[in-house]
Amino acid sequence: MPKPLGRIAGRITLDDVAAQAGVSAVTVSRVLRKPEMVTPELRDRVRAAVKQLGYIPNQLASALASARTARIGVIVPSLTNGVFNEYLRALHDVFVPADIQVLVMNTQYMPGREEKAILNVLGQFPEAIVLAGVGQTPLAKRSLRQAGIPVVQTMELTDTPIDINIGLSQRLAGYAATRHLLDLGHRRIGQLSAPIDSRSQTRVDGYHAALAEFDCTPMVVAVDLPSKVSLGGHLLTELLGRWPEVTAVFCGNDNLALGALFECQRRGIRVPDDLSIIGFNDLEGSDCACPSISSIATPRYGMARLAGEMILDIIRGTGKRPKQLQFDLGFQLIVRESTGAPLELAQKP
Amino acid sequence: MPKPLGRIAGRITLDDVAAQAGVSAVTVSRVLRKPEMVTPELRDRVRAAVKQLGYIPNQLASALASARTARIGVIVPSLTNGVFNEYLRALHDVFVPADIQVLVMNTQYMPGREEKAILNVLGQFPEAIVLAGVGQTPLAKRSLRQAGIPVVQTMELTDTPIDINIGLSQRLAGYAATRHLLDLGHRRIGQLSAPIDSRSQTRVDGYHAALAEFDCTPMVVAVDLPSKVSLGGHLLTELLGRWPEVTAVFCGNDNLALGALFECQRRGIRVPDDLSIIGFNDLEGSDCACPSISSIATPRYGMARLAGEMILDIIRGTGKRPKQLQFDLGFQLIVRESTGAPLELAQKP
DNA sequence: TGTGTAGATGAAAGCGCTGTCAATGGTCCG
DNA sequence: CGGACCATTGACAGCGCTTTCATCTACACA
Repeated sequence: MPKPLGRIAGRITLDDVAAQAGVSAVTVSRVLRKPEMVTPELRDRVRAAVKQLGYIPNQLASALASARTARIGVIVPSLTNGVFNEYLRALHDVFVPADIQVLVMNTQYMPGREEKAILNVLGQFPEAIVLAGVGQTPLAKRSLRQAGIPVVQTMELTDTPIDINIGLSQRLAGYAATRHLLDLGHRRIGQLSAPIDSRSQTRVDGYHAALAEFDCTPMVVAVDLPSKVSLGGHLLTELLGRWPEVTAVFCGNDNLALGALFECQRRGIRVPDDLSIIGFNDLEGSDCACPSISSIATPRYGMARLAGEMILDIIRGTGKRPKQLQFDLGFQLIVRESTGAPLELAQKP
Repeated sequence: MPKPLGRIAGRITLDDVAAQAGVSAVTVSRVLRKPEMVTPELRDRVRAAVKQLGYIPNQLASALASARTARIGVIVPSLTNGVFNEYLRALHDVFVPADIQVLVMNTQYMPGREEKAILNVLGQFPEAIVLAGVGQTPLAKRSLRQAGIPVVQTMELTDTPIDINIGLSQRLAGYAATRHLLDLGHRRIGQLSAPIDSRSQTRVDGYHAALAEFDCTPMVVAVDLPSKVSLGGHLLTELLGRWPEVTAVFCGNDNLALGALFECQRRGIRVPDDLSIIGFNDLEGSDCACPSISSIATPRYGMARLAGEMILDIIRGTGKRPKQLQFDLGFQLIVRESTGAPLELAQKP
């Protein structure tokens, strides 16, 4: 008995169900996809057979035959980062009800891995693809264009989008955070960041721009690691070691800010009296920390949601491309308890 | 010109590459999969053609033809929860180097969604499947058994595993956390939980068991929501409202513990002097909070890693099943600053 | 009673790839 | 110099499904 090629032993197929129900394979297929086309009686017979045999449709074959995979690809640099939780949730909120599967690839912030991930996802023929960031490799960009599917670059803005671009100005956001501290009267402002992605670096550029306007000296401590709470403490320690005179600090991410806050508590540094802290992204928990942490709220849910809805419109609708292809969703400064005027100013009157 | 069935317009296929390189399609396929079988000269020609045309292999077709999808399915209840970050990282660490794709489905703790997710993943014919928890529906279990692939249930233990079972006793872990507080001398111990999954509930069972041994009254506040930092504050508020006399609290997850800690800081409750707090899972950040948070460390990386390695052995190896199918990976009590003897005891001498 | 029509069903082809096996050509050795 | 043998390469069928199109039935109407 020859091994039947690529067949998986014992796997129930459409034909098996058809035989069991005494109908043709096409009919079974129709019962599963367009039941209204089939007589109720046959429909019931087929459904009974499906149930009895425990039939599970082979999506691979289905996708191959129909050229519709009912799947979109999403590539994110991290799952750990609180940012991408809401981002992915938004995409799920849009696509799951539409019976479209969301295929998530995680590059873990490893450079070079994004290209691999993009090519890989493309090989699964998603009907659209959503990317975080705009810094894809030339090969990746070319492949994405060639795929002829909607491509959405999110999280930041670019002058040369591949297709659709939904984001915010990370530079302006970094500027706004710093400017908030400057406006409170701070002049010795530190910056902690884990610039493992380009967006983080762009925010630091905004910080520099704001400081330059006030002739202040930048005091940056950066390390190429994924940002996490514990890192915030280490970076603050480093900052205080090099520039003990700082009165405020802008953290590239809220978990760094939280770590910095803990470090202050440990050292008896009062926040915001002795040191103001502002974070970035307004992650879960920043609002209920003690003191609550000022931050820049970024529209990550909104960005992903808009991306999802535009994609759905394109692949479900008449196929027409939307008129507007680029969207700046902005950001919002959230002032909480962790930022205040520097003590020297407050004490003056 | 008739629309060519399920063909995607303009998509480069193996045949296109073959034509371009002046060889047959099989040869191209071989260059991509087993280059050593092809003459260097042809190999180069094919590779040039691949590059020039920007060819991306259709994994769907490949999987269908070869009956090997090089993919494993993973179903988790949450991506937000810090627990599953490390869990997924472990799986990636094992499978990415082996060129096996990890297909992640997120049920978002929605009951009923797991069954759907399992059937869905099964329709993509993964070579193995990894599940969080042991409480699958009968239909799901039947389908999993019928699929004839390795199935690993993780995170908890069961007497009736589907196949492989790698976990820890959530009950014992909950017991250990509570017992730690009892051993310190606490007798009025509260419990905060978000028992949205059964494991959380099982931990609460352990809490009850420990209290019973010391004839203490349970004081439980629970709410069916995904646990997050802000929830910890709300639950603690509720607990203190109902039982102001508590001297210690066991939180079902570290983010609840963190939220509770913040709430204490806000209210001027000293931790651990006035209130001891122990969390669960030993998530990132618990070690550097101020005070640092005692917790139960669960081997989520280890569980997933072992699951991955066993799967790899089975599908890559001789196909033999391992001898041992169930593993209890235990847990570890991590004592930090947030737990101490109750004040009334400490003041005695 | 014959014909037209709509709806339901099935037969056949093909999606893009891989496994098998046959064909080809070159090499080695007697 | 001929035959055996090995390494390459290609032809072909088929993976499980969907699409298209032909067929068939039942019913309404003239």
